[in-house]
Amino acid sequence: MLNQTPDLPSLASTVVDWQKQHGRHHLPWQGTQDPYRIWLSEIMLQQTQVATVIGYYERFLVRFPDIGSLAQARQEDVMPYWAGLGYYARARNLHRCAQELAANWDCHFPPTPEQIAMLPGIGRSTAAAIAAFAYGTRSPIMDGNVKRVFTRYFGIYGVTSQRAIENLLWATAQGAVEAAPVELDMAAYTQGLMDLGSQCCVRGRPDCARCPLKARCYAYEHGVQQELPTPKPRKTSPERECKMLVLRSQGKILLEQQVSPGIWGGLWSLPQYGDTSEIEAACNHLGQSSTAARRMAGLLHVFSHFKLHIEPWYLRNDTLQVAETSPRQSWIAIEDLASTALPAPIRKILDGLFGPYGRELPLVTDAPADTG
DNA sequence: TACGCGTGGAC
DNA sequence: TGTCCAAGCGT
Repeated sequence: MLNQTPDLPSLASTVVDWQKQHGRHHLPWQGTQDPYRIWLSEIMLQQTQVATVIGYYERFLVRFPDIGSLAQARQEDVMPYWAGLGYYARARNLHRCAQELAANWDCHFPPTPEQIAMLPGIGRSTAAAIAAFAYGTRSPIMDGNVKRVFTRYFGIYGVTSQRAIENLLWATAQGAVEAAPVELDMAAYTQGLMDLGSQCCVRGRPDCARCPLKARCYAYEHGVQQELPTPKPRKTSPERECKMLVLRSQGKILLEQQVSPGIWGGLWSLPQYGDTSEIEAACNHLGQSSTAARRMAGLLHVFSHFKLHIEPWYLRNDTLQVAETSPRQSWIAIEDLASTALPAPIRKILDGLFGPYGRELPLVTDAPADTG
């Protein structure tokens, strides 16, 4: 917890005030305290976006208007109303849960979040949401929205799916509720956190200007919104591939200065293309048939966060006019390559062609495999 | 504890 | 066009 100045007592009230003014109020499952409708919406909304859920929610309610009607149905009558929504264990658990409620609770929900969380398909967060919306219970939720808001506001680093971070987030959420005034509108607070997370404190480009918490938000103060929540480490780094063209004319090579920020920013690299047709287009632009270009041995370059498969092509034509074809391009004499700022794999390609002393060496052709 | 579960949206 | 991920839970 890095935030030195979180205003815990006013946090919840700030969220409630914002929710009442700027939050969502017209979603189909709002404006009711019916635990059945709240429950159904919470289950459908697990890992599923609001826009997707709305239609399913309304069709489901027409067919199964209450716990009793759902409990009496056969599972094969329920599943068609879930088809296309995904995560079908949710529907099976929903049906089982309705039958448990009918059998043990007279078609009502238990009174406490702890008891609600014992029902099939309902975990700690969903139970807290049902209790907050239906009963006003002061029990915090912890979904993707709240994780985003809290990791940023409090400056909580670490992968949120890990136990220690998860525990810290729950404790923080509990602390925020306990510090709130007794008259706190718990339904508005719970909804407000989710509205903040989905409308304002979004992952890609958070709209901090509109955020009621920015005055004491750690991520806003330190400009680290993009670093929080801490992203899960990739198992396998992504792989990309590209073609590069070694264009030689009159003892010079066409190089391209890379932009900063960016990969190899400020260094000189070879003109780069997504696929062979782009190389052909570039050759044609120079009035040169691409059939004269020869493919060289490919190589693999490993960055910290991805792997790049490079397929170099070599084209020599000493009749080409020695004029740059775009502002960032420049013809560099082969004997000057040694003193040019080249990324490692580019130097390897050029050294393979011309040697470290600028001598042209035999080409390796038709060798598509990576040579490292 | 980490992973599987489904589909569609965003970039 | 691919990759990530969204109102999580169960195992």
